Amino acid sequence: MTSDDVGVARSSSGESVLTRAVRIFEAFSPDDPVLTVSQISRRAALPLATTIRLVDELTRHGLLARDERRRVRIGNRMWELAQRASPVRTLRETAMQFMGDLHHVVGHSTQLGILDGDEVLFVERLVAPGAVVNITKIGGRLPLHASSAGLVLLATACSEVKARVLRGPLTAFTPHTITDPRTLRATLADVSRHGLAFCPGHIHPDATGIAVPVRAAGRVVAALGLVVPNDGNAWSLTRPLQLAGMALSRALDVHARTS
Amino acid sequence: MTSDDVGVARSSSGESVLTRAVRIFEAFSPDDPVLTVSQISRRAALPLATTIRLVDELTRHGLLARDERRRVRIGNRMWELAQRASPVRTLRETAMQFMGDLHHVVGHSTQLGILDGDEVLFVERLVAPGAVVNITKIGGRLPLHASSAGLVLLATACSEVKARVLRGPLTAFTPHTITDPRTLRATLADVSRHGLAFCPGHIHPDATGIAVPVRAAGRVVAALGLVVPNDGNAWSLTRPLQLAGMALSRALDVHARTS
DNA sequence: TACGGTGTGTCCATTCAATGGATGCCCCGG
DNA sequence: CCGGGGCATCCATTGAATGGACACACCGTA
Repeated sequence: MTSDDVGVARSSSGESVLTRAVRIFEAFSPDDPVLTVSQISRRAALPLATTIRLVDELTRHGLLARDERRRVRIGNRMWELAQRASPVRTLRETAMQFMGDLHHVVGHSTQLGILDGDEVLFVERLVAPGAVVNITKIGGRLPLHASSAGLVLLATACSEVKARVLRGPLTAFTPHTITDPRTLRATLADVSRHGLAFCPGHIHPDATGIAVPVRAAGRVVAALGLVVPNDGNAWSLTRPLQLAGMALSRALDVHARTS
Repeated sequence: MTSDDVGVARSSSGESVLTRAVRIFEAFSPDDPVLTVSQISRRAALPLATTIRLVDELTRHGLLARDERRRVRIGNRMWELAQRASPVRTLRETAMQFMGDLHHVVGHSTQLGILDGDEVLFVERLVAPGAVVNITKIGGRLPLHASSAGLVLLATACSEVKARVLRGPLTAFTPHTITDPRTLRATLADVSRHGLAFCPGHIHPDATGIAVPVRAAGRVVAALGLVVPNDGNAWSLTRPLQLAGMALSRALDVHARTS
C-alpha cells in the first residue's frame, strides 16, 4: 500500500459529473464573471486536471466560453437553453411592458420576483437612476420572510414552504425585519387579506419595499414590487402598484387563452 | 453470444454524460416547454432508463423541474445560473431602457441581437402590439446573411466567420434574401460604410428589417434593430434607430468605466 | 373483466468513461 | 538563473454510469 503505491489515480471522490459541472457554474458570480481554470478548480474544490477536462467539454458544448487569454466565462448557449423554454421567459416577456409603465409613472425601482425553493428569485428589475439603495439584482435572491415580494409569495405558498420558513431561522437585515414567527404569521394573514405587502426598512433602513401578487388563472405566480424611499409618501404608491399588478395578471390570462 | 446473453448492460454508446445532458435540454423548445420523460427519451435518442436517471439528477440540482403530473420543464436554477454571470446580462440590462425609448418613439418591434456561432442570437425584444409579422423570438436565432442584425454583425465579424458564411449555403427566406456571395460581400461593405443595414423583405415579404451596430469600447458587441412594415416610410426610421444605437453604445462605455 | 398501449420506475451485472497524480511546458518577476 | 503559478497532456486504475429486463399504474377499448 505504501511501498509501490506509484499508482496513478485512485479514482473519483464519489461525485457525479453533473454535480461537478454545476459546481463549476456556481463558481461564477456577478462580481467574478470571468475566471481562470485554476480559480474555478479552487472554488469548485476539484482537482485541476478534472477541472480542465470538464471546462473543455463544457466549452465544446458552448455552455462555457473562453476569451483570447483563455480565461473562462459563461457561454451564450447556456443562456439560450435556459431562456428557451423556461417559465421565466413568458412571464418576463409579458411583464416587461407593465413594469415599464409602472416604472415610468412612479419613478422608482420596479421588480418582479417568483418563488423558487424557499426564496424569492428576482427575474426582472428596472432601476431608477439615483434611486434608493437596492440590493436586489436580476437573478438575485432574497429570503421570503424579509422582503415584501417574499411575503406576498409566502402568503399564498403551499403549507410545506410556510411551515419550513416559520420553523427555520428568520435572519434579520435590520431591526425592522420580521424575526418572530407569530408576527410573521399575523403579517401573512394581513398580506393575504389586503393583497399587499408593505415593508418599511425590513431589508435596508432607508428603503421601503411594497409588493402585490401577480396571478395567472387565479393562482399567484409572481410578486410585483417597488423599492421606494423610506418616507411618508410610500403609501401613495400602493394604488398604482396594485393597478399594475392587476393589469399584468389580466394580460397573463389573455396570453394564456390565446396561445 | 446468442445463448446465454441474458447479460444486462453492454454499457454505454461512447458519449459523455454532459453531452447527454445537453441533448436533454435541447429536447425542449418554445413550442414544447413541458415534456414527459418518454418524450425526452425519444427526442434525445437516449434509453429510457438512462433518461430517467439523468432527469432525476438534473431535477435534484434544480436545472429541471417536475410538475404535479411528473412532467418535466426547465428549472429556474438553470435560468439563474445562466443569468448570473453571462455577458448577455449586463448588455440586456443597460440596453433595455434605450430599447424602451426607441420602441416608444417609433412604435414598432425593437430587438437586440449578438453574434453567437455563425448566427444572430436575439437577447431582447419588445413587440409592438399588432405589429408586422416578426419571426424573431427572445432566445431565437437567425442566419447572418438574411437578417439586418446579422449583416451588421457579419460586417464587423472576424475573417473566419465571414469566410464560412460566404462559403456556406446562403438559404433564401424570400426572393429578396441575399443568396449570392458577391452581392453579400458588396452589401457588407455598404453596411460597414454607412453603419446601417436595410433589409426590405429579406426575411418576410411584408417586413423590413433595419439594424445598426452597438459598440462597447469601440468594438461592435451587438446589433440593435427594428422590424417595420414594408412600405415607403421605413427609411424615416433609420435616424431614430441610429441615435438609439449611439446612445446605447455610450451608455455601455460609461457603464464599463464606472464598474 | 380482460387486454394492449403507454408512461414510469427499479434492479443489477457489466464496462468504459472519468479520474487525478505525475510530469513538463510556458511565462513572469526577482 | 531560479521559484512560483497557470496550463495542459499522459495513462494506469476503477467506480460511476449504463441499459436490457422486469414490474407497476393508468386509461380507453374490446
